[in-house]
Amino acid sequence: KPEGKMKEKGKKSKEKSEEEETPGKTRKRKSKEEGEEKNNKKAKKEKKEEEENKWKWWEEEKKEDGVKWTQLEHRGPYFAPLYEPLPDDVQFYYDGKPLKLSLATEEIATFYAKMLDHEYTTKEIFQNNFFNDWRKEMTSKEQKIIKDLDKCDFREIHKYFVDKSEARKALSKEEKQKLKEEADKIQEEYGYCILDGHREKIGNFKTEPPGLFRGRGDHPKMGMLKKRIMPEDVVINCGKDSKIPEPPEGHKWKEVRFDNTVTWLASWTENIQNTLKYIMLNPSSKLKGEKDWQKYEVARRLKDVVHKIRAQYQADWKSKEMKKRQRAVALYFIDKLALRAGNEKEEGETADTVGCCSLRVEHIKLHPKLDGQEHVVEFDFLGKDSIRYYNKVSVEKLVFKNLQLFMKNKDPADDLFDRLNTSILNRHLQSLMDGLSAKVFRTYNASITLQEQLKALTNSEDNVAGKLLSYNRANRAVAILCNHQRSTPKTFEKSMQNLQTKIDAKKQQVEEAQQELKKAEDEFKDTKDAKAEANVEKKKKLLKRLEEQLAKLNVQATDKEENKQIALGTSKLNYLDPRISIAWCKKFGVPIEKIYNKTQREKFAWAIDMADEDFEF
DNA sequence: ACGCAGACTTGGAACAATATTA
DNA sequence: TAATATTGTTCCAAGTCTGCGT
Repeated sequence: KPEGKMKEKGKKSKEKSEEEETPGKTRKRKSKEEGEEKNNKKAKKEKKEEEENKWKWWEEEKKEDGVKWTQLEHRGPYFAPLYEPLPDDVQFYYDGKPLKLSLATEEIATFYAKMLDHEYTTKEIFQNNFFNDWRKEMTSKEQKIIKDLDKCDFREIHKYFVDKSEARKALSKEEKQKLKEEADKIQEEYGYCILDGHREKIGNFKTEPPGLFRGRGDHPKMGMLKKRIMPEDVVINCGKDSKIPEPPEGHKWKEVRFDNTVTWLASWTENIQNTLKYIMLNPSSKLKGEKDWQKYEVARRLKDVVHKIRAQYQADWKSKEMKKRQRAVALYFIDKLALRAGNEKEEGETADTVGCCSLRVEHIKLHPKLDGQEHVVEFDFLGKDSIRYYNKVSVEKLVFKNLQLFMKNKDPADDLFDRLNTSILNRHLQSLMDGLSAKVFRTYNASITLQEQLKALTNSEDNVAGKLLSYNRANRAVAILCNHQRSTPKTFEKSMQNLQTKIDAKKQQVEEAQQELKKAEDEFKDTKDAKAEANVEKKKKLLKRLEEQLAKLNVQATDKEENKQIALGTSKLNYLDPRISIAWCKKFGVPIEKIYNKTQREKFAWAIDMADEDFEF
């Protein structure tokens, strides 16, 4: 059944993409209105067609447990382009003298050269790791010469790449267009697969190019050489009766398997941490969407039992068993502060970061009294991606007493919860509710916070801009809860200033308009003639418009300032049940495009289709 | 219970495309 | 129209969590 259906659809979508090219080009040549009208009609038609084309997997029945697909066909990964040697006039210098490097050595040199003005290259660990790995790939002759990184001069190579990227930016429109077409062709060929009769977009269809590993935070492996992925490293996963992808000319796959209990299309082992990397589908795909939906359904089930769970962990604060007490306090942190679970990590292999269960004594300070509050716990640790978590929280007396107990006779570097780890915690959670694990609390608390904040902040009298500010504020509350931070944008100060200038100018305009209105009113009082009356109306309208514009600018400024160091994206994409947002949009007449861009709408297509304005998380 | 591999989600930064401003 | 700011996309690292073997 899927076969025939699929073919038809494939054809349709191809037609569509060809059509898309033309209207844009022809528009300029035609008279504006005529062209646009035609364009509009066509766009509408296309939209409708696309609608029909979309796979509404959420209306279908679910597969049996564990089986993820019955048909899977794809082209395999698209491999990173091979190394292109430097032109002869671009040289590497050792100890002030030019030195021609072997191809492999040169390639690795370019990795370092490209990063020259990055802070990474100033770090000793980075330099050492790089130099060690580089030397390993050198010929024995090179090894004898190149013994000191400080004597290596990559500046000419660096300049070559800077110039190259400048040149690429300066390319003419036509050349850029050509480049884009080539990229699109690759995307068309390798960027999609057929899954159960439907053409689905792949998330990452390219293998990662070789380069220098950039860990985050204080990573012991930063600067190490990330090797080129070859077909011989790659395991292909596809359907038994589908066409097996061809390896590149002269190469073989490491393995081809037909495992329909997993969702990946290809995998390889990465040489830095010796872990697997996968090629998987785009978030808009059924496989990802269904899982996402399910995630929110689990979180909604938690809503029904969370009161019971809270009551229980509070009771457990008094348990005779130390293990239970630790579990109860940790769970309290996870619930109240939205901390991550905190798996153990292998020491020396990664940056030293922690989550709840892996907190150490040195990460918290206890203050019996602080700033007028009692029982304050001061958290200060590096979490995922070495993002700092800093928070002062007033906690229940029992929690405070327990923490004192857990810390007694311990060194700063000792585990706070020495009788607990994530698997103990998760096993317990699983026993409380099917499918419950630590991360569900983050999802649940994020989503419920959004719903509550939207309820509290939205004013139906507001215009769309005002409502959007409320939305952003609700979103922000969640991002703060989850500690989603970003570095202040480089242009922040400047763009804030620009905005202020605009606001001042607008204020001026408003004042002027007020005066003019006054004048017009006075004139009308004197003359009482119709023309003057009309003029009053006109001035009133102008004033109103200007005031609205001013209000909008002020809203923008507030939003910007409040958002300075907060990253909203992650919560929006991963923690907030999209149905909450969609229901809100429908309820308050805010177009969905205002809160979700195209990619986001594709990811949340299931939610957009199924949520109505009364959806309750 | 424990360690480990595997599979999958979550995360900020870098880069590219687009919109806005000068 | 070029320069700049903003928004969207890609990249790939870094988490979580389950299941399996011992």
